[in-house]
Order: sequence, then structure tokens, then C-alpha cells
Amino acid sequence: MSYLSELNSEQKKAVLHKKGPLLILAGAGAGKTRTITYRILHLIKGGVAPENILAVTFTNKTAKEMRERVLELINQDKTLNLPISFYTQPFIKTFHSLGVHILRENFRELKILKNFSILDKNDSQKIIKEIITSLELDPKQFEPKKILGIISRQKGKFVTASSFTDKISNSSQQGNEYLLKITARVWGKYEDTLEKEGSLDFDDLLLKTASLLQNNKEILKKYQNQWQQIHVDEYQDTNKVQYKIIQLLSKKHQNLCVVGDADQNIYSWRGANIQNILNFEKDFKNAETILLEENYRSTQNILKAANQIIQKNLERQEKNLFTKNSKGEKIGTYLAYNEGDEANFVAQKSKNLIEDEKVSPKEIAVLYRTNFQSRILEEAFLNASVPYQVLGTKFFDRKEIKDIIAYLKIALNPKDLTSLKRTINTPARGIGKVTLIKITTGKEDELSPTVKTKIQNYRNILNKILENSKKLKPSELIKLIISESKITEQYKLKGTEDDLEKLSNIKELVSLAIKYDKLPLGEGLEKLLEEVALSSDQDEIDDNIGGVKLMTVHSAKGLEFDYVFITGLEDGLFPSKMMGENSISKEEEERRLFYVAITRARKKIFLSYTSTRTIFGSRRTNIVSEFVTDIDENLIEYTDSLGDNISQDISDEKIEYLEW
DNA sequence: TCGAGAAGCGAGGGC
DNA sequence: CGCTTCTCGA
Repeated sequence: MSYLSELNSEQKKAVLHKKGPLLILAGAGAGKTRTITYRILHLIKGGVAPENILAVTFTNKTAKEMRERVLELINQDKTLNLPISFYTQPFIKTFHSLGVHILRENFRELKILKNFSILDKNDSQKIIKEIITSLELDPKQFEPKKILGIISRQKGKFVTASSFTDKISNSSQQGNEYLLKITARVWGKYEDTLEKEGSLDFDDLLLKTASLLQNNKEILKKYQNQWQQIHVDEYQDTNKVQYKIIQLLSKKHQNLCVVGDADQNIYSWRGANIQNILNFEKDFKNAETILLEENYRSTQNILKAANQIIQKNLERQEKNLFTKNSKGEKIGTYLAYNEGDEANFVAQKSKNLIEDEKVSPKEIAVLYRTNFQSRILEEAFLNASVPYQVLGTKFFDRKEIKDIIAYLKIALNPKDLTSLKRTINTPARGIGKVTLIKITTGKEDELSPTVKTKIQNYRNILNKILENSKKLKPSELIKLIISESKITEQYKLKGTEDDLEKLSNIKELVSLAIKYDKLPLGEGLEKLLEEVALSSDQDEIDDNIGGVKLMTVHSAKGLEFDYVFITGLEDGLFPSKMMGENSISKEEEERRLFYVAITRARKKIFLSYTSTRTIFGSRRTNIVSEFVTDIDENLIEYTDSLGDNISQDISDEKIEYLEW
């Protein structure tokens, strides 16, 4: 039982908990991953079959790490002699891939295509826009993004298109009544389109799973028996539908272990329902609650600052993180003239850390509230020749990659009109808008012979891909797509830097596909497309590249670094203040977001802010974020542009300094 | 149908 | 300021 000695008493309690609901409230850096993985090991050692264990996370990265860690623990354990194969592993997945798994296994019951396409947000938005136009409405007045946002939020609350229509006609809505009515109409058509195309959007992956489990006792029973021990990570970020899935699956055996931290609920805007974690003890009878408050990650100073920040929130479960780590360095702050100055400071300070203090670049993170802040930072890192990696420009979102993937998607799902539209004239084949309309509305005989030939050529390409999709391995199939579609030729013509990058991305796609080659034919392609659809920003992190990581605070959730820069700490930017959104709960969520940012750091934090910043081409004068002034003075030091402590010089003028 | 150039518009966080 | 959409001529 040596592994138990590696745990503190509370962690041990959680690991030893055998039956019934368990709520683990784990502060940042309190070892929750460790607790879950050890718990899974302990269950297996106690005789639970690995395949009866389910663990659900939010990102692929966490799922993958957890899976690897569990397998490692199992393999290390001398007393266990389990033949662990792919099919007898604990099932450790993200919510969305769990959904995909269940939906594919039950496609007949659901009357959906086995190889349904998964739409990303862009695809969905395009469809919404087309519908708005087709209803002879102005997409500028009824913004597709906004309407999709409403739909997505509703879907996350277990509302369907028809129940939404009922809901809005029954309620005496004020003001936005008209928008909601339009939304209901658009939504109905949107669902029709998805059904016709054999596609599901992100929300469907969860929503359809939940309703399947709710409406079909037999199927539910099967999964309840399959997964007798269920774990959920980041429980504070689950929405109503995810809650339902978990509640149904755990209903029979009642062995549900959820881990979370209400202070790190930062996704309410996409439906995360903080009540799920606050009400756990009410929802699941006889639940045991364990509090993990010892932090193993950060210095005392960092933790003190974090506690000071979060204590200002009213809606929270009282909890106080402590650490046995050393006091550590003070929190650095830098006041910049403008965003360029700020970026140079960050890049320069990083350079110093790397060169003078031998810090590994990958142990440094630069965080910001919004993605547009990354541009100038990236520029500064480039100029300073400091290796870096920007998260947020997803590989699978690049045009050249999406184009090739669209060909693949058609191979699996010929009804996928979204992918057809994407590929039919990529690369340019002289098939334009008018032709496309004629094809999709069945007026093909009206086309001229030359156009008909062009269409036929395109169809020949598709057929060839379709035939070969049953014979070739994923990477081979992609090579075939590239050669048949002649997609790379346009990039080979001029050979600009941009083109060369696209070509190398395409090469990378081929090598990325190789890892699916060893799976059974068909399944490999399926899994590849699943990765494409469900990959997240965090999954882009490549520790082999090893540069300084630049990312939003949201993407940094769950990660940790020795050195963390938190930039743009200006009132209105962070905390972000969007028009018409100044509720208390929004303010508290911004605060939680800052709390997440701070608790990423092990050794040292730098806070930076600028007195002027150019946004949308216009210059703005800022005042410092309340988050900076909320931290006790004696935890803070003031830094000059080289990162040297200048607190002494500045202490006299400090008040002015903070109030410009 | 295509591509260049002009014009207009919009700017949060993400599986 | 940068991206998308629109417009127009070839």
C-alpha cells in the first residue's frame, strides 16, 4: 500500500472512499489529478474491473494525461497482474468524446448516421447565416453569432427547438421578444438542416446523449452496468445537460466521485452551472464531502494574493488554501506606457529568466484576457528571439487543413453539404455560386455542358476518395486526396512564405494521421475526424517545442508554470467590462478568472498594465485594474522595464503611481 | 466565374 | 487597425 503514503490525510480519505457519492472540493494545486488517479488505482486493486471505471474530463489533454498516469500506476504496481488491453482500460474521456462514443454505439436507435459529421462553430454559424438570409432577414440585424449563441445556451440547458418555441410563446417576454421569435424560427430550420446533412453540432453531442439515456431504459441500464464507478473532473464547469448525463449514469450504483472548485468556475457564459457543485450534497443523498486545501504548487506569497482576491467574492464555499512551501518572491508589477512597452517587458524579462537564471522556456507562461492581445506579444518575442508558442490558432482551423478534412468528411458522410460546399470549388475549378445553387436544388439539367463536365470531374474525385476510404489507411487516404484534388498545386505556384507554411502544414497533417493507421480500417478515419472535431486549444501545447506559452487565461485553466505573466491588467480589459453586462455575477466570474490566472504559478508572478492601449485603432487611457490594488502592498514589488525591483524608488510616489 | 481593390464593420472566453 | 464582404471589370 505504498501509494497511500504519498497522499495527505484528506487525499487518502478520498482514495479510500468506496461506495456512494463523493464530493471533493479541491483548491488549485491541491493534487486533484493525483487523487483521482490514485483512487482509480485503488479501486482496481480492490477488485473493480478497469473497464467498469469511467472518468470524464473537459479537455483531451487532461484525459490523455490521466489515462497515461493511471496506466503507469497500474504497470508499476507489482501486485497487480492485469492484462490491460485497449478494451479493458478504464474509460477516460472528455464529455464530448463520451457523447460521440455513446451516439455512435446507438446510431440506429437515434436514427442518425453512424458516421455523422461534427460541425464546428464556424460551420454552424455559416448555416445559421444562410437560414437568416433565406428567411429574407438581414444578417446584420440578426447576427448569426448572437442567434447561435442563444441556441447553444438553450441546448446546454436541455431545451430543444420545439420546447423553446413553446416556452417563448407562453411567456410574456419583454424587449427581446422579437429576437427570440426569430431565433425560434431559425433554430427549427437549423435542426432540419443538420438532420438532412447527417450532422451534429457540439451541443448535440451532449444533448442527444442525455436524451437517449433518459428516454431509453435498456440503453441506460447497459451503460449503468458498464460504468459502476464514475469520476468527473472540473465539476464546477458542467452544464445542465452534462449534469443529466452523469446523474443518469450514476443513478443505479451511486458511485459518483466529482472533483471541482467553485472558485474556478469560469465558463458560465457557455452554460456552466455553478449550482451543480454547490448543490451536490442535496442532489446526491448521503454524499461525503472532502476538502483539499493544502496547495503543493505555489509559494506562500502567491497563495496569499490568491486568497485575498477570491475572498472578495460573495457567492462561494468558504475554503482557505495553505501551503508548506516557502514564502517565495514578491509579486512583480510593471506599469508600461503602452502595449508595445508591455510586450517588450514581458519578452525581455523572459529572455533574462531563460539566459541568466537558466529557466526552461516552457516553464514560462504569458496570459491575457482576450486573444487580440497576443499579436503584439508575439511580435515582441520574435524581436527578442525568445522561443514561444501561441495557443489559440488551432492547427485544424487552418484553411488548408479544413479543406482537406472536408474531403475526408464527405468520404464518410456523403450527405454532408457543408463539406461539399467547401470542397466543390477548392481548389478553383470554375464552379461558382450559381452552379452550386442549381446542383443543390436539383436543377442540374439547366447547366451548360462545360459546367457539367466540371461537375463530373469533381464527382469523380469524390468517388475515388469514397472507394479508397474503404481500402486505404488514413494517412494514405489523405495523400490520395491531396493528389486527386490537386489542392497543393495552388500553393506550389508562387511559393510565398505563406504558401510554404501551408504546404508544411499539409505535410504535418499526413504525419499526424499516421498514428491512426494501425487501427482497423474505417475506425481509424472515424477517430481521426473525432480528434479534428474535438481538439482544443490546450491540446495544441507541444512540450517538445518548448517555447514560452502565450495564451488566454481561460486556456491556462488546469495548467501550471514556474513563472507567469498576467498582462493587460487594466480596468475594463481585465476585469473585462462588456456593454450591458455589468452584473455582480459577471464581476465575480472575472475575479475567479484572475484567481485561476494567479494560481497557475509555482514561483513568481508578474502583473503588467499599460497607461494607454490601442484597441480598434483608437487610443485609450486606462486606469489600473482593481485586481492589482486588491493585493496587499507588502506582497508586491515594483519593477522597471528590465524587471529589476524599484520598489524603494517608487514607494514615495506610490499613491500617484497607482492613480494616474 | 474570378480576382483585385474598396468599403465597411467589428473586436470575449471554447468544447 | 485588420478582417470580411461587396463590387466591378476582365
